[in-house]
Amino acid sequence: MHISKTSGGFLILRPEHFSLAETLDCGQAFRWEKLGDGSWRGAAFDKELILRETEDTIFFKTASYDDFAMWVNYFDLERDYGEIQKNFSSDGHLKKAMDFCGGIRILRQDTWEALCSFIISQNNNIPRIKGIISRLCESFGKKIGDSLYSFPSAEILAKLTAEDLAGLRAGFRAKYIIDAAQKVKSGEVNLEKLSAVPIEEARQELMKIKGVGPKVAECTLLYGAGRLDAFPVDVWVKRLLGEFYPDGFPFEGSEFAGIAQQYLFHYRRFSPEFSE
DNA sequence: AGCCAGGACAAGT
DNA sequence: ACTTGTCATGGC
Repeated sequence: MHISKTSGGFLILRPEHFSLAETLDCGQAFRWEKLGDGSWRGAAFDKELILRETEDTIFFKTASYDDFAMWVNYFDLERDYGEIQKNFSSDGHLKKAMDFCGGIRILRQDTWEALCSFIISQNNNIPRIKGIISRLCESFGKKIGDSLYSFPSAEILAKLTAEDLAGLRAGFRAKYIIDAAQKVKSGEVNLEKLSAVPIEEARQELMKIKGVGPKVAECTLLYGAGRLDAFPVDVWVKRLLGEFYPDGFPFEGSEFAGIAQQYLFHYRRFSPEFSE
């Protein structure tokens, strides 16, 4: 990766198979917003970032090299997506999906934030998920920028009750958030081990939490624990599996099945090819 | 007005 | 083990 330090931050040549817009707006993270000038603003791991993409560069507006390195990890820029896509392209549907949205990368988000976010996502729509998470951060996070707040820790939320979250308008999900916070804080649920144990064990660990079923657990593993073998099946993926792969998904259980899932999900959901 | 939204739970077969 | 009603909230 080619890196150059500029006055305001760090500039890299755009890696192949990477689109900022596709990555930040594909339903895996809920706290990034596109600004009027086309740049993106968001936060992760208690830090604010503004970044911008052009035809062949990505600019990270941060003075600290350590922070820049953290964001490189967040965007998983060291991984060779070309090699992964080469493998998938033997399949016709995945080939078309990658033509449509091959710039998506799976972010390496904070585990707790991903867990909480996908608890909130259940039986919900993306604009409302974003609103609830925004109010959660504003109400209980730390101020880290101009009208920008960190994601509140499990320790902070474990001290609260579901009634304290009423202002979020999260509905029946509020009690699930509190249960998750308490079990993570107490150590009953150990988020550290999710990336190290067999995936079935990781699923069971997360499903100790009320409100965490197979789908939320799988999303937490994929987006928040670096488990690229995790394969979330929501209503869209269930539908597309039936339509595209009546005889079975060829990459089921494979090392990078979760990446294929994200391409197919976004393709089936947003490609004009499927608009009725 | 009723249906749906990146589901999970509890109570029924 | 599979099926069904219910759960808050808001946009369409």
